[in-house]
Amino acid sequence: MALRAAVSANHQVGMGLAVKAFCSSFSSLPFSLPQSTTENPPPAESSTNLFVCGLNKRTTSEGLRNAFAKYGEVVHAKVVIDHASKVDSDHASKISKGFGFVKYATIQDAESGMKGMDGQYLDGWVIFVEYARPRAPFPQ
DNA sequence: ACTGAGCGG
Repeated sequence: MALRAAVSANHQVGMGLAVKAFCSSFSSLPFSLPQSTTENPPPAESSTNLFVCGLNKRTTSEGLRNAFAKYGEVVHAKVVIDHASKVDSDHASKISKGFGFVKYATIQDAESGMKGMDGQYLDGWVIFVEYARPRAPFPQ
């Protein structure tokens, strides 16, 4: 019974694409998506709302807007803050969760800013920009 | 406290 089954469990470098969830490096997938069944490729509903993730914990909304205002007019930029951080006193009681949202004036600006800031560095951390989900209290 | 995934009010 000298059968070598499972020669190598996992000998991959794992340095390529770690597609676990969002915040993927580039949207360019080396694999062909079997989405040829129906001709309806909705990669991401183009919206003025942009979801930015990978931000630094010290990055603030102004930093986001300042970084995204170079690619278009940012109507509103907001970084999600965690309310769990509460220090006795002093400031720095609230830090960002690491992601935020950027609202552009038009779709073209949003797309430009997304493709412009996607994969770039911000405060020493690589940020990723995607279209935010249609999460509006008022459905248009 | 902070760890790093994830879509806010």
